[in-house]
Amino acid sequence: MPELPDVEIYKRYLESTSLHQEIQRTVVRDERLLKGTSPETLQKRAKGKSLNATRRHGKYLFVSLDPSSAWVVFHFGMTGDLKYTQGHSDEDYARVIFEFTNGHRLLFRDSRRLGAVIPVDDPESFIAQKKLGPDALAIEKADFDQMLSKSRGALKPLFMDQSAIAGIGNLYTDEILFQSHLHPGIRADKLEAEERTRLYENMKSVLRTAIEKNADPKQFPESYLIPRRRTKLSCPRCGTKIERLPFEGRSAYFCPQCQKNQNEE
DNA sequence: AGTACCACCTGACGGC
DNA sequence: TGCCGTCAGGTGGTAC
Repeated sequence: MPELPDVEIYKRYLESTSLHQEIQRTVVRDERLLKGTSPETLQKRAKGKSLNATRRHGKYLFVSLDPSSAWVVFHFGMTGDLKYTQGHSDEDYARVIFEFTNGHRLLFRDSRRLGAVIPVDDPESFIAQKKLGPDALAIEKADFDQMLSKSRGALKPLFMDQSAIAGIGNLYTDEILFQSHLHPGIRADKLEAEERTRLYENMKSVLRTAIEKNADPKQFPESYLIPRRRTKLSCPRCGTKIERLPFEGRSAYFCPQCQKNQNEE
């Protein structure tokens, strides 16, 4: 769910359902998701306003509250999503709710409660405060090259570092490296120009393709790793068994045949 | 700077 | 059936 493509899908969902409707009130069922801000602050900023402009940076979704200069930012953690409903259906795990005067409601649902809904002054200062890097779909080639050449670490943790590049997580890092035929443990600053170009282009095309396919792995191309991203399953390209390699408490899944580690030997 | 681990949370799954 | 460990797409903090 909540890496860049998923968040982009949520953004479009919110745009197609929840804009330009007067907010009657907000309901906070779990204050922990407000990250230190108060339910009263959210209520005060949202009541009588409507959701208007949206903006995504990496895995964060910003929505403006008009008429005012305030925004609210959504982060989806591991299990967050949005649901626009009428009545009281689909309420499981609804943690923060925007109720509109037309009787509809926008639910922020999150079973694991690792997400966040935070009133903020503006996206720019939030992005700066979180030290987020450039958005993965917006970053230009020269900045991408510089990011790689500055890093003495492995590709896998670098792509997951939101201060280096924002929006890519565990799942899509693996897909991008697989499509690029690059091992997750290769040192970023050791890539050749041709490999950097391949990586950049695959990053963009994987993210765009995922968005086009509604971030739904069942609709991904046959050549994609994500639908078979488990040990005991095999590489869609060569049939070799997929392997798992731990990085800082997370798992990289990759094909040992298609993604050789050039650092070694 | 890079890496390793824990914490925050809940749910699904496999083995016994 | 229950219990237990492990794993899961997130970030943040600490320690080396």
